[in-house]
Amino acid sequence: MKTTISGCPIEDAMRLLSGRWRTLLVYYLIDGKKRFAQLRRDNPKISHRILTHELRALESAGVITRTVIPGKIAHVEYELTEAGHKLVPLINALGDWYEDLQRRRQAEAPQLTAS
Amino acid sequence: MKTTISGCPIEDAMRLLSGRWRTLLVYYLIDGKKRFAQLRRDNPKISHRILTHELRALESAGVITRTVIPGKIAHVEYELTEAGHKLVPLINALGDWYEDLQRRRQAEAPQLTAS
DNA sequence: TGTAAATTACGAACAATTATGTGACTGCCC
DNA sequence: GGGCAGTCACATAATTGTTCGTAATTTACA
Repeated sequence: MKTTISGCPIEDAMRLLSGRWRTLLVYYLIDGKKRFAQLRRDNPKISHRILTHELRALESAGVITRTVIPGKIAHVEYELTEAGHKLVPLINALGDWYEDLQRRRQAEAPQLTAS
Repeated sequence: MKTTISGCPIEDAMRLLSGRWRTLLVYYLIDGKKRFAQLRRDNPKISHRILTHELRALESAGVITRTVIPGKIAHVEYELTEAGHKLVPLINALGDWYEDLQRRRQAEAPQLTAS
């Protein structure tokens, strides 16, 4: 999903947030600054290449900031911007919505197993 | 994004809604039932195959219903479920958030063009 | 004290997996 | 002959992952 088709901001928002990792990364940054390696530990399944790529995408969109801490070894800190923090309740709401959806599905189809 | 990794409902919600079309289709169903061909007219860039596929995915997730209208020619109506309607304000909020993000970006970087 | 190994944050080349699209075709009706 | 709602086989585009290498510094251990 590289290109925009509808010009609708909803499509743009989804273009930014689609994919497996971006919302999860935002989620893991809720409690404050984290370093690259810490984010890898948070979700061990992500490859470093993808992590780099996804973080850069979020950075260039203005959702997070990337700060290189000068000194001894290279240290990089990632942190939500104000806009990033505003996103948090929205993705939480999506998670809640999904859980509610699942509950409905289970309640609506009891005849599948019961007689 | 076929598989789940984190088990987090946020990831599940994104797995359901990721991609170019799904949120747009929900959006176009806000004002009520629509038929297949009507949805194609709403967004002419979607291919019929993908439209079918995306609608089926939303249906099997419980976001929309698919109703075949019996009679003469094949007629199919798609409509948001109650859960689908609950999703609407969330994706609208995402659109608003994105617009706000864009405004910030423009306000934050005036030095790029000004002296 | 010296050397090997690990950590940190990547970049480049390549490979696999998913998503999306095209064109041809169907059966039905007016 | 054209609209409706698809299906099927195929093709391309986009996303996501794997492997290898880098440069610096810190720790492990003999």
